[in-house]
Amino acid sequence: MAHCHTLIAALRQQGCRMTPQREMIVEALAHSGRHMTAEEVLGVVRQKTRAVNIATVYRTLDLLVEHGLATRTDLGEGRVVYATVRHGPHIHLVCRRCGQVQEADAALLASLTAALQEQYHFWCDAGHLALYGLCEECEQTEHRIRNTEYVKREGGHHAAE
Amino acid sequence: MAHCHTLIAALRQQGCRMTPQREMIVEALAHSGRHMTAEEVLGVVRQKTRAVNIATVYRTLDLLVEHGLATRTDLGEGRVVYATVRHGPHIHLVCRRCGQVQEADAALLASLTAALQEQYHFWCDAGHLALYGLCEECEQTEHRIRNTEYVKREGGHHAAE
DNA sequence: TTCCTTGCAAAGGCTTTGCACACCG
DNA sequence: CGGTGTGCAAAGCCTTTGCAAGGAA
Repeated sequence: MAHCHTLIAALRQQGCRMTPQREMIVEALAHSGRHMTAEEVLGVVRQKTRAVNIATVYRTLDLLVEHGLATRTDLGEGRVVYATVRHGPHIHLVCRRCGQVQEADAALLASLTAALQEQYHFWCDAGHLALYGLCEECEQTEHRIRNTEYVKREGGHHAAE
Repeated sequence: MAHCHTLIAALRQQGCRMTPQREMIVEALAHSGRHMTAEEVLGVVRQKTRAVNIATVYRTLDLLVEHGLATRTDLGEGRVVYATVRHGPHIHLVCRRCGQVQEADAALLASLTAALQEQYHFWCDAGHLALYGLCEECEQTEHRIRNTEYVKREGGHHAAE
């Protein structure tokens, strides 16, 4: 995956100085091919060297975003993830139970964004979209839990938390 | 708007003790008819009395959510808003420029959620959905800004931030 | 009376910032 | 060499929590 070289070159061209730290951070994110939190990026980089600080990770990730080379997605609940821009815009499907993030084709949003624009004059930013819900596995688990709790409530008079 | 009395009664029925603080907090949120942050709720309540603490606001709002009487929506960027449940589920259209929150009919999501379920086995939670983008006014403003910056770039050699 | 609620203050988690030193170009 | 980038530590912001005192039922 030579993708990181492209990003590094792009940063250089835009007048940014390249340092070992920046290279490692960019490489970690680009190489992973997924969405990562700042802490996760730090974790990967730390496997190589200790010479990187969390503040630098934040600064570098923000740098990438400012230069249009990465996206920053706020998944809510204080979770913020970064990803390099490779493929086109996509939807983030965030499981609110296990936290797993799946990606879906942004084309699914076409009719929705059109409708929002027409009916509400709202320009929806499909590229940064995070949808909450349950992944298949967790949906089944929650379903099971709901049934169990229902039985408990019917059994006792009032189940505590 | 007697809506708050309904909520207060519902809390009581579910075994919660009613205190002046809780009443004021519920009233502030129900009366506003919109989405509010905890700080905003505190601000409204403080117009009546000083005898309410932010911790109590958080606890009461969470109480409402736990009892299904209010929703908690994470708009990202650390913004969390609460609203009482009156009408059915709706989409939050959050303007990423001015922060304004508009509500849209959740029915618009029907085909999207169906597609996600079929193609990705993902159960999208439409009730808690926040969509980012630009409201009409800000869209026009941004458009104007983009044009201006384009001219600047063409004029000078490289516009700074 | 019982024990749920409150206020206060402190702790927590994540992110940003100020500063002096390091180092890229 | 000049100016940017870094590490460190401290500050910030929003939210939660522990605890003793207050008050609903």
